Amino acid sequence: MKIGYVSTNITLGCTSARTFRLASYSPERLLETTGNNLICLLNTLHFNVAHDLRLFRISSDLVPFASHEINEVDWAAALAPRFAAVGNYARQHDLRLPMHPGQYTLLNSPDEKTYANSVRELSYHAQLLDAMGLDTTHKIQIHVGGVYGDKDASIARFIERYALLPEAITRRLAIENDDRLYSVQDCLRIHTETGIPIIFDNLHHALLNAGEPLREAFALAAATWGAADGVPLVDYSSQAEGARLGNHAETLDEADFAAYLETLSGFDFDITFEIKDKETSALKARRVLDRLERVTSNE
DNA sequence: GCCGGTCAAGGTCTT
DNA sequence: AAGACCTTGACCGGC
Repeated sequence: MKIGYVSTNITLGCTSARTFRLASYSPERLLETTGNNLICLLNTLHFNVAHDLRLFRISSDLVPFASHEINEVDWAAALAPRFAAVGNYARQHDLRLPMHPGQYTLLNSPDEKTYANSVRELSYHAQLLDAMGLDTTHKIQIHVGGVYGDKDASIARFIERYALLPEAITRRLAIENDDRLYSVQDCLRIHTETGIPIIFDNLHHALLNAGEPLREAFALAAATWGAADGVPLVDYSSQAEGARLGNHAETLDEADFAAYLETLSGFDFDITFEIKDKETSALKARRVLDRLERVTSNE
């Protein structure tokens, strides 16, 4: 079981997601910023290995404006050795590095321009992971998209468009249940037609489900992962106390997490913590896991 | 230096 | 019809 966090290590004081305004774009600026982001990314991975955090979600801003039409720089070629260095380090230390394109990536949008932009964005993510020489267990996770007034049609459109994607994308693509539109059951309908693996998000499931208990919903999602996909990925977050439903908590509640692990006992999976204090919560989770392991080994 | 407005992109829901 | 929210900082101009 690998655990990790998203995008940025707060302790280190660098970010691998540094970007700039579109108005400031120049080829040189893009390569300089990306080069610095790669240095920070490697530093972050060093920190993670030192703390036994073997999963890390790379920010989509690692290469700013990579899929924007303004960009004509072949960043993967220009910085090839530096991408390879990150990938080599990841392989040496058995790290898993998924990515998660943002809210504007909508494969099933009825708008052709939005759809085309989404494919460009996915191509960028695939190219980035390819430049690192990482295998297909390193996923690109997206949400299904919008409903556009007709969920059946929108699911059908997702499936049609998935079939048109290049293999460089499909071999890495995974979908995640969301909190308002597409439940685990909805994702399963897409999986059945496409074979795409499903990333289980516990908080989203709590907000949108078909009445299945956590363990059952997780098991359904976990069964969608094939040999080439690796161990199932899950996103873990907890509800902020008293805040609007769906708001992420500031830090990991260790008791809640321990209960979650208990509920899913017997399964193997890798966990990304989507919690505001980033590595602090991942380290707390590490301690929870280490305690449980000690208990188990003493039995 | 620090503050606050702003920044590529969409969709859904609330008021 | 307009604004909030999702998520999410980080840039950048103005002081």
